[in-house]
Amino acid sequence: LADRAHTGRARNKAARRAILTAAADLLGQCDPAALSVERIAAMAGVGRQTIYRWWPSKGAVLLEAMVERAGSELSPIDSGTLIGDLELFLTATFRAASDAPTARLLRSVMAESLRDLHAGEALREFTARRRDVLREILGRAEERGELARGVDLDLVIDQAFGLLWYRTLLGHEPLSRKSALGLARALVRQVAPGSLARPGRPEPPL
Amino acid sequence: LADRAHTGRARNKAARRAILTAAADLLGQCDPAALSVERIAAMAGVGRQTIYRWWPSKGAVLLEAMVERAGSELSPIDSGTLIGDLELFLTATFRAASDAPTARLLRSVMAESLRDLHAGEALREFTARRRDVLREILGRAEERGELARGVDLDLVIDQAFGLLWYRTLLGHEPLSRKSALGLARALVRQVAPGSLARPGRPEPPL
Amino acid sequence: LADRAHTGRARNKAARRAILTAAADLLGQCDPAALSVERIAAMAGVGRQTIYRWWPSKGAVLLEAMVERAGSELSPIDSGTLIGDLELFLTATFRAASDAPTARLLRSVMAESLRDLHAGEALREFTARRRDVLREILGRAEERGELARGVDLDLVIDQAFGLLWYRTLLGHEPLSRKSALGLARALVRQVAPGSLARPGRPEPPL
Amino acid sequence: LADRAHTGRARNKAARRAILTAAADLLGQCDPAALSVERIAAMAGVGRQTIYRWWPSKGAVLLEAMVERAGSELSPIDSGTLIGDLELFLTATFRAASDAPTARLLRSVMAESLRDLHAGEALREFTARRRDVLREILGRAEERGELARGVDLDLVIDQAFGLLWYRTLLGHEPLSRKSALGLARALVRQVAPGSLARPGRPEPPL
DNA sequence: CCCTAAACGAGACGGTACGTCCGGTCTTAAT
DNA sequence: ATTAAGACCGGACGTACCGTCTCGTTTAGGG
Repeated sequence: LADRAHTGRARNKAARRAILTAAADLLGQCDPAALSVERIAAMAGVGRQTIYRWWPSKGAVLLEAMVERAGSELSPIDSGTLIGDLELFLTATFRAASDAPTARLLRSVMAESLRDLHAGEALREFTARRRDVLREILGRAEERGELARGVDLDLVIDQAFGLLWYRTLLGHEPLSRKSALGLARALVRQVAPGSLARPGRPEPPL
Repeated sequence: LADRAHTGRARNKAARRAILTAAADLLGQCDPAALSVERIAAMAGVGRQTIYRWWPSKGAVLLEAMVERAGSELSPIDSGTLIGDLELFLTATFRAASDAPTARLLRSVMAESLRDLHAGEALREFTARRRDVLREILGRAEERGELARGVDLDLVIDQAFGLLWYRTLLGHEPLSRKSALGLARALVRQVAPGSLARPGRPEPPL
Repeated sequence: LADRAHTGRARNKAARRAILTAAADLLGQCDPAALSVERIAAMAGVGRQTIYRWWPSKGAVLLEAMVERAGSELSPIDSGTLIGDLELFLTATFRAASDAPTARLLRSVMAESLRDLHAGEALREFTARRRDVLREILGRAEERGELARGVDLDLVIDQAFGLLWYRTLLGHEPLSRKSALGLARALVRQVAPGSLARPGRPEPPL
Repeated sequence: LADRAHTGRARNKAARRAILTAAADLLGQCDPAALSVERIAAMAGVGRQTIYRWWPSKGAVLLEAMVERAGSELSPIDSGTLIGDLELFLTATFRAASDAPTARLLRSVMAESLRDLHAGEALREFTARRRDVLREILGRAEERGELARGVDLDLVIDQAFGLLWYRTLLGHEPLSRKSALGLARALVRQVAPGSLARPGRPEPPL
């Protein structure tokens, strides 16, 4: 390839990729205040206007970068039992979020979304999809009859993700594997207390 | 003699008050991006240097303002039962956090603490003290023998505050009274399942 | 290929003009301490950064403004005699410098050039060109054989401009037309004493 | 009224001395922009208010410091001839002004006097006294009958000091001994052309 | 010999301007 | 028509001084 003095029309996709990659890389770096459009553009080898042409604001770029990076880990989970699904999902999610660059990324993204409406909307959308995954897991348990009646599933879901974000944002406590397993069991106690008779294994619904 | 304890003009307490009040007022207003030191100084009728003289960064001012404002609502809770204490604490906390200006304040403070190390430290300190309140409630329940064994109290506590912050930061779901009560019950199910036999009333320990 | 001559938006000439005009206007106003970059930018309707982009310091702007304003009055002088040239040049120069806004401008420019290296260099350059005008006048007299031998022309020139600046900066004495004529005659007495036999008319060299 | 001549602590002469010394030292140092009251006070080991109590502005302090430092060199000159007096006075004056710290001091003082009214007035007063010295020299020559008629002495005096300041402020040419002697002779040519028949020695008035 | 008012070192105060950085928009030449 | 480069306006940043205003201490007279 090589040279390409500097300009040209047909760059579109490469530029888009470069921008998102640069944004994600910078998001994963330490300082959330050093996140300027200029820096992203420079790292991507792109004009600043090219960013503003496609995204409404800085936050929107960052969110899209984050979504792309985090969106890949969506592997369907179905162990056949609620506790199994929860353990799988939560340990995987906690492990991902406790990776240092990813944690920085999450913090930066939240910081951005609190300042920028576009980013806020995008983060809301992103988190909604994550909650859907958990809701589906709980839905399958319900179909199997595992769930007690009258459980507020939204409350359960927000406890899980709330704990994840709370610890990530504040950093007072790590997102350990142990806490993921503990959380899984705690949630089951709330929604399907009977299924924990033999811990780790669901009781047959009988 | 050793030394003069102090020389020079004393710190102006009125200025300090004016700064914190102005900071809290601006925190409660809508736009978290309009939170500039210049604006705080102007609203407080104070030179900008007077702020930088006493606080290491903008975030430190905001956090101190928030702590002052939020710190007053600490009323001791002791209903005699775990579920009662939790219901009291959580409904009060949720109600406070769902007040629109306070919610904006919390979001602004979190945004600031994600960018500024001083603010981060201060928010960590602030939230730690809030967790202590909840931990004390749980501790009293333990002394009464209400708690099941081997419960990870930190996990429980972080579920509660996590949910609070998660909903406040994202705004996808309100912090209703109903959810506070639901959360209280959910937490009790995790730590003291037996005590919910007759809902809202603890069973006699016997 | 070598290189692209230039990329990006071209420099806005209107902004440059507005900045220099604003600077010159402010220079001509009373207070030399009220000369801030902020004020210049505001009066020019320009961002502050646009000034810093093109000039290394405030003084450099002011000097360029002064040079532009003062540079226009360069009309060639050649009356055929030394005394005639000097009278023309000095009366014109003194008259210009005794104009109140111009005098303020000169004082401000000197003040700036004493604080700012860039401005100092520019003022040095500016004054050198003014001295050249006088030197040329004297040079023509020399070609005509009017000058006595062994005269230190630099000394003569600096007496003239020295007097001009000295009175302008201190303001103890006005730059009157009478003093311009007196100075012209005094200088001729130094360098070509014979040519004043009949005042105002050079004697034939013979 | 005249009641109570004075009460309270007397003015500290040591502080006054320290302030003027510090000011003069800083004036003689390179950077004229680094001349802050804070720095003077710190170097003098004095509170800032002690300066403002006794002088109306920074410039007034600097000027007084300069006057004190420069005022000592006033030794009466009387060689008996105009050219002799001028040579003595101008070589001494030029030598003093070409000393690097003194030249910096003069530049700083002029810079200050262009910004500060008090300093301006003080510098005007200072220079007036220096002109008086030269005027006295010329006055004695007049009494001896050396001077031609109709000479504008103010013009002559301002040529001399003008040249001194012009070269000091711009720095394009040094104040050499040679130029002092040349200037002495040039001035004599203006005011007493006959007295230079035998250079360096006045002709007997006959 | 004490009293008292002023001067002192220190330093906080409300301001103003500095020079830098970034956000989001507009313009240019090149392809 | 889109790109990379980059100038543009606006506005906040954190710093440096300005000149004023307390602080608590020190000290030179007058009583």
